[in-house]
Amino acid sequence: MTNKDSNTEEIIKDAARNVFQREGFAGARMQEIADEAGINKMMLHYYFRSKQHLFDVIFEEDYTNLMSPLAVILRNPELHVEEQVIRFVRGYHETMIEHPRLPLFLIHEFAKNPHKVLEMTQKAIPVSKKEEPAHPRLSATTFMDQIEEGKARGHYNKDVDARQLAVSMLGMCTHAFVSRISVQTAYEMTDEQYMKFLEERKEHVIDHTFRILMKPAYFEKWKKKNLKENEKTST
Amino acid sequence: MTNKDSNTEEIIKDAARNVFQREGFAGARMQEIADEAGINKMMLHYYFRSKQHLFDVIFEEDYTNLMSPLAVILRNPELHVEEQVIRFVRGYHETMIEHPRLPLFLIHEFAKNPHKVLEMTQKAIPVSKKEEPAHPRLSATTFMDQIEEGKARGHYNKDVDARQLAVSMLGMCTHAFVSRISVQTAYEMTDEQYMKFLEERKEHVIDHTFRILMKPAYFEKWKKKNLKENEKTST
DNA sequence: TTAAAGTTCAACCATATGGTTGAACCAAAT
DNA sequence: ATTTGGTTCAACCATATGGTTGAACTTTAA
Repeated sequence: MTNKDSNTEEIIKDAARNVFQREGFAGARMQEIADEAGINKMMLHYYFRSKQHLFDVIFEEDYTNLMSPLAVILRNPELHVEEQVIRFVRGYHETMIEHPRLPLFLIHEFAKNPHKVLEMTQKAIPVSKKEEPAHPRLSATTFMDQIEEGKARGHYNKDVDARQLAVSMLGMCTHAFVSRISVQTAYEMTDEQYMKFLEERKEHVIDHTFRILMKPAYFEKWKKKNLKENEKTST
Repeated sequence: MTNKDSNTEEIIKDAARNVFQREGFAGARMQEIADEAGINKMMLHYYFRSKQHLFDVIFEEDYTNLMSPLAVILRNPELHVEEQVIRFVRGYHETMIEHPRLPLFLIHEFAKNPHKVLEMTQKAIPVSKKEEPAHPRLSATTFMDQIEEGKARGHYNKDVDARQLAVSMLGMCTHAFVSRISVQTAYEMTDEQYMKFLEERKEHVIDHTFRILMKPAYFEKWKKKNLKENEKTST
């Protein structure tokens, strides 16, 4: 066991992650991964049988470690929608600032191989024992339900559609990462400026989501009440 | 000129468009395109020299015909922001409902090859003679400027950031297409239901954008004033 | 009618690429 | 010191893939 301690396996995974995220599965070359890892190509097969298997391991790992915790937030019945939104959006941005290529990578591979990925993501999402979903689910019935409740209470806009709102929120989160180059180019930003933009964006997206969701009066009231607490909660 | 009339060239482009949009450049196979076009692989090279060239032709064509007109809306100084938003969002949805894979395709290839694509898109965007941009631009200085003006007039939310808003609007538009499978699966929708969802989404995104942008009072006033007209303008 | 030009194809080529082989290397156990 | 078993590599293999050849076919024009 020469190198179990100085883990080649992890070195390979890191290199593969980079290459796959940059090039996509089809565009990635085993040789490129080996080069990036600074090892012989054969090692890739020694540790991970095939390109497909290596990809699967990484995809599942990324999904499980990074996306699935975010999905869980939106299914947590302990949390109020408002808290769900705050945690999700902040969590999303914090995670993706660390892994900026992940959103496009996941979306692209998902689109190319829905069946396989769906299957994989089922394993990743912990399902609380009580709820036994008849069909595979990616997100958020709780989220939906609570919004209806808030509408009934008169806090939220009556004409807001929970599903449309959820897609809007997701879209606001993903776009700044997925279309980074277009945006950064259009605004003529440096990398540092773009990082700052993303950092700030977190709170903007929360604000945007709430403006869509809440009645103006309730939003103002909510802001006053939560301003200090949220300062603490953040960072 | 056997077939200049029964245009092989167009048949190839259609097939190539499908395959490229489905598989991406790296994942696309020339043989697959030939099969989908029902012709010999050699024809692809006869009409379009190489894979790369065929790809470029299609990418540029799609960008020029479909995306660029939308970008132009946001740079049109004749139009008020509100009108820009309405036309852009409606236009975007109408175009992408016809070409649902286009957003992800463009974004993905853009991300993989920024330099080349940027260069290409420069040609596609007609620049009015007056403005001579020192740097390449994808979008919308007019849009930005007008929002500042609306804030000054007290119609728009003072704390709205024009760039953040623009990214949010774009994100709300793209996400329903880019992440179609996730969304459709999560909501357990049939294809028909999803089409209906997209059709409805158009107006929701406009509504969401305006809720972010406008002060509530102005939004209400605006809605009353524009309700009938917009009914006409739409469809 | 015939020659020139444009179009189509089956077969072929060179290279790139995922994957394998067999030997060398190294660390620990005997 | 020697064996054992995991680890690493250079060279190799089979196939897939982008691209080409040369001949056949079809249309146009003289």
